[in-house]
Amino acid sequence: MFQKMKGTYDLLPSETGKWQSLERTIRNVSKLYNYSEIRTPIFENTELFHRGVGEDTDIVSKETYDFIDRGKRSNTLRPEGTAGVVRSYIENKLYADKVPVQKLYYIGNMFRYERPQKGRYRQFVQFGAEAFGSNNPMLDAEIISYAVSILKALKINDVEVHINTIGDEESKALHKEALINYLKEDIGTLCKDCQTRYIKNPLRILDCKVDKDTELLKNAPKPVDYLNETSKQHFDGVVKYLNSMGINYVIDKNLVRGFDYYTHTVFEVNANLETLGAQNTICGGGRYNNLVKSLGGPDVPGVGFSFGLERLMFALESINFEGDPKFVHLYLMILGEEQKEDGMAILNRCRLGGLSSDIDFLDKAMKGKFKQADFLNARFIAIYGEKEKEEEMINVKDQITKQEVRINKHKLYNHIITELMNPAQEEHDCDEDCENESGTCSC
RNA sequence: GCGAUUGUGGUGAAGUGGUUAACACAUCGGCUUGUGGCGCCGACAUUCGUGGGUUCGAUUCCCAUCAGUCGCCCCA
Repeated sequence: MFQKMKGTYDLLPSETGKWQSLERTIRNVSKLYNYSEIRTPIFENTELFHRGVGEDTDIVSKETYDFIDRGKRSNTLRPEGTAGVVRSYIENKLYADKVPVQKLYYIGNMFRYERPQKGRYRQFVQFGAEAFGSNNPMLDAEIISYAVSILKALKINDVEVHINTIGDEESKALHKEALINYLKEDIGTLCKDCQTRYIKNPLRILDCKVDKDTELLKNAPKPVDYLNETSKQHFDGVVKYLNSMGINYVIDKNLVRGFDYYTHTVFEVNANLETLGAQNTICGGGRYNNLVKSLGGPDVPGVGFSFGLERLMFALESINFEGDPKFVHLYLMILGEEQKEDGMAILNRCRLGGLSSDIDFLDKAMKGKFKQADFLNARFIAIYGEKEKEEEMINVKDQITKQEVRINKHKLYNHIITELMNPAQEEHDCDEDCENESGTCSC
């Protein structure tokens, strides 16, 4: 028997409703911020990610899915969304569009060859947004606000927004040099990973979880101390606009991000939910002013974020988020072979009229049919047998009121539509304290 | 890449070096061949992730492997 590949998962019908609901919320909020969807290929030229994300990042150096195609081209399954969107932005010359600030979002599968864990899969779904064409800190603030609004719309309230700035290229270089000098003597006292980072990506030492409490790191040079005037003003602007929008955040001077392309603002959103385990960062993003240029485009700034949707789903689970309820409007029960043709006609009529309808295909007995109707959460059950056929009638049972009526079979569709538009009072067990004051209750 | 832990029916799970692998829920059938959800009766794992080894004999012990889970790393 085959089984799914490690780190992948099947999204079964019982779960897809939740995902559809999640995606709909994302699209709705995106509309509010006026971001438009972009869909780019799931695989790109390998080189794009090496140049875009960074040669030395773990994601590119040891986590990509690479393959050579029959034309000897080197392809890579995208490990993140930004590089592909930037490539498309450049290739399609969106920078020359009538709308100078392009605001885009995507929802799609990403692939990373990692050790799977809860909220971490090899094929996973990211929702991300990118805004190109403005270096205005208003746009950084908008992006953060956008991310926060997504969570708000999903009613995930227990979140923390961490922000920081690492400055522009000049500031980044200054800080990096200072950091290297500062650590030169004592690098041996830090953890093994930090010693590797010292060579490959010194910045990351700042958010080391092992050594974070040591005096050495507490006093280490922070990016914020090496900002030039431009960088400082930019960050002040971001903070100012976040404040004006009433967005809560914490400035975390040690926050840095994994990808090389970030400049200025970086941020993360963490959710404090047990269901997430160690994977509690549900959103990460920041500004990347040099990425478009370094990938061969014009000198256009950008800023963006991305969410891990599996992690969002876990977060939603802990707040008992229910997706779209599953139901059918009508379950049709046909009794007797002779009635099936009429039955199929009735069924189709209802479907074409917009009623979600189903029927028994296994010739089950009444008991079985009722069970199926329950499983499918049918709102109405219609019964059509020999007697009904003779009289051109059909029985309709309202599954909420349990009332059954016998009507002309051609009126079934209209009957159900009418009933749906005038919902019957739901039956309930009443006692003396019944709060139903409308008098429609028969208790 | 590293460490820990788990793997028995559709589901949740007992269990033992030896042939009836508990129990519960679900499902199916019957009582009830046109009105169900209750009740009673009955059915439902030639098999214990996979492969190999030890053994007269392994689901049970050992090794390997695959997969899940948790942590580290990294990240969303």
